[in-house]
Amino acid sequence: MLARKNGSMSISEIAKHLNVSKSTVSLVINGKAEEGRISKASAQRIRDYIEEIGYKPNALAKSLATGKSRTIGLIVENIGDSFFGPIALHIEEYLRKHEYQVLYSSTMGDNTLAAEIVQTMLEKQVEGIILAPTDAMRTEVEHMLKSKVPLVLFDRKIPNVQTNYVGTDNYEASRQAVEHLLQQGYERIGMVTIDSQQPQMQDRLRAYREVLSEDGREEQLLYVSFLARSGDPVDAITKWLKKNPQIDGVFFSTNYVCIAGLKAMRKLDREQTLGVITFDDLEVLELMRPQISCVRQPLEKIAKAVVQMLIEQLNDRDKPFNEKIIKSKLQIRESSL
Amino acid sequence: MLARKNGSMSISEIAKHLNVSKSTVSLVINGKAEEGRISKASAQRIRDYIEEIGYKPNALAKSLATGKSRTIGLIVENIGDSFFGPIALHIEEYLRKHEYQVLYSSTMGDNTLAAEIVQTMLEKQVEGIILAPTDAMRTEVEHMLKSKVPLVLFDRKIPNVQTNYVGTDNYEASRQAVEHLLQQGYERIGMVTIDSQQPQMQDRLRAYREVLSEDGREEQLLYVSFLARSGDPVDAITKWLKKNPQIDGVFFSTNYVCIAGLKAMRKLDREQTLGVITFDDLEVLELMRPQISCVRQPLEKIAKAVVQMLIEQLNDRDKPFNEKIIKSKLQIRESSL
DNA sequence: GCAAAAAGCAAAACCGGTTTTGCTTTTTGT
DNA sequence: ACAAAAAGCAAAACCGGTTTTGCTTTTTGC
Repeated sequence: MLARKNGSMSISEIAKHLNVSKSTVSLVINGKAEEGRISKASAQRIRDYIEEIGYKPNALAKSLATGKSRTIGLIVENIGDSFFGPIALHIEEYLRKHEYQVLYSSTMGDNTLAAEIVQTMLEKQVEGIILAPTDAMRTEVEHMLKSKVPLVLFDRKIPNVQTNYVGTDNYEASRQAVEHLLQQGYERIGMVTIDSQQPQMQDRLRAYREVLSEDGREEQLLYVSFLARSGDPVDAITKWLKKNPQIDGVFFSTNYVCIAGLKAMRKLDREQTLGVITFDDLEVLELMRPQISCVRQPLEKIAKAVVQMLIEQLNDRDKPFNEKIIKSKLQIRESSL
Repeated sequence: MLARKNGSMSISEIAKHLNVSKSTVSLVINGKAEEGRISKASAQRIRDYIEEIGYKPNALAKSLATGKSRTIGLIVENIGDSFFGPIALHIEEYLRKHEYQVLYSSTMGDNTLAAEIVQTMLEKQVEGIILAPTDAMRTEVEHMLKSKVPLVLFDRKIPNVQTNYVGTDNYEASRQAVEHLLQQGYERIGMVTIDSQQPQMQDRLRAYREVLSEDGREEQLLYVSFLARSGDPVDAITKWLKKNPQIDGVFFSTNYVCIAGLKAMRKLDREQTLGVITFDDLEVLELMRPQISCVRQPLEKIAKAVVQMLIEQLNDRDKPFNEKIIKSKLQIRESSL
């Protein structure tokens, strides 16, 4: 009775030890003793022995046989991020209720890497993929759609590709954000965003532009490097604020841009004089003086919707694609003097 | 030539199509055509066909056959946390260099859940586990040690159990932190920590106590609920600060306690009058006025050490256990007036 | 009391790979 | 020209499970 590397025995070894066949053991283990017409006595004997040796099934073998890996792939931009981290936590928690585990990866915005990750996950037979795509993943996504891999995109989608998708009302929420700044009396509002084609960023940008143009105001835009390789965004924003002293309010397009912006403002000692609003909530916003308002995405709701949509697709591969927009809330904090 | 669910073909199907045997195809795929003595011609024909149909191996079958899953389990307290999130990111990046993917889970401090997670990961045949244990995982850890699963603990260890471990110099760094507050002229320093037996927290606490006692000072301690279920830590800290108005400086034991503390201070309008230092760095610390100093753990170095230790163990199962302490740095920021 | 039905299980086929073995055929050496 | 060696590959065994099939033996019905 040789033990395997992991210390446990295989079903065949158990069978041999008890002088029964593999199938009998397997049926008992899976609670199919009844329908397999295994006698109470044999079943109990097998159960006892399994208990005694602490048998642990090899999930790889099981998955290979059943075609179910009980694993979902989660691909985000950066698991260490204050948006994706909590989302990942909640996705994991909801998936656990359905007895799935999560194989995760961060793309850091790298398209080549993202494609590789998808590839490896599919080879590992994940049953579905949850993906915040980088901006050039059309091919991979289309490929997955064609092979009917259950897939849910979130946060951003692929333009002109029909998929399951969960996101927020980027355009509307951003409009409200910019309008709020205007209502607060700020006159010359700038926006800092990233130099990426991600559609959700484009929507936020468009909202800013349209609000300003409808009000007959001039826009003042700064793009900072998304991949954070070329140059320091704090520097870039600092220079921009210096060069445009007329700006009295700023709309940041996302969490890490906002952090960079706040650092720049601190360097220039302008925390009190600039009106700020940002997409995505951050702990720091509540702690600043003055506090900073934001567009707050309901992370848990998003995670819940993502998982629900994936589970539905898993239950019915031919279910038509679904899009769910979870509204963000304008979190208004103490107005800056 | 029936396609499988995932759209790809199996090796047997390829073999059948080309009138060769499975083994031949397998050898060619794995670049073992030479040593398998497959003729150039056959090899090329197989390669061409594989290319043509875009063959994708089933990693489950491969892992079952080879005993290598190329997957590592990562178990942390909370992937959405500002400590564990970035650590997870870096761990993932380093593991990728060794062609491993990560199966992750957050325990949220729940021992039962943590044990289940370990169990499932082992069944899925992860090749190793990286674990920030909850405070009652002795059994699971000992079990893994006995069955020689490559294992690295980090952030906290299990008292009196010899394992691989990567952590920081909690005691020394905390001493420096408290001493720094004293040097800054704060007289009555309190500490807020969590009601958990985690050894790293105990070390931080002990450091605080010893520094104060050596200086003949009285300690002022507040334990907030770790599981964040019973009551709001912000309230608890607020009350504590009110009840102990003599406190002029506070040492927070970890990131989320600090956030709660800062919120309490803000409520009481005491950001200017309390000296604060905390374990773990946070974006917000740099942005506050006054800025807040902290003990900064080198997250990337920790991640690197963790992965390196795991890889070493994977390469030699009988390697003696190793402990690596990565020193934290006291990040001193602009002193509060 | 005897055929048909049900019980109880062993055996085999399968999932999709890897690796070892061993059978032809061709090449080499003398 | 003939044996030994090498080339080229098919076949089989294996990894650890699940599930279907089918062979005994016992039970039931009449």
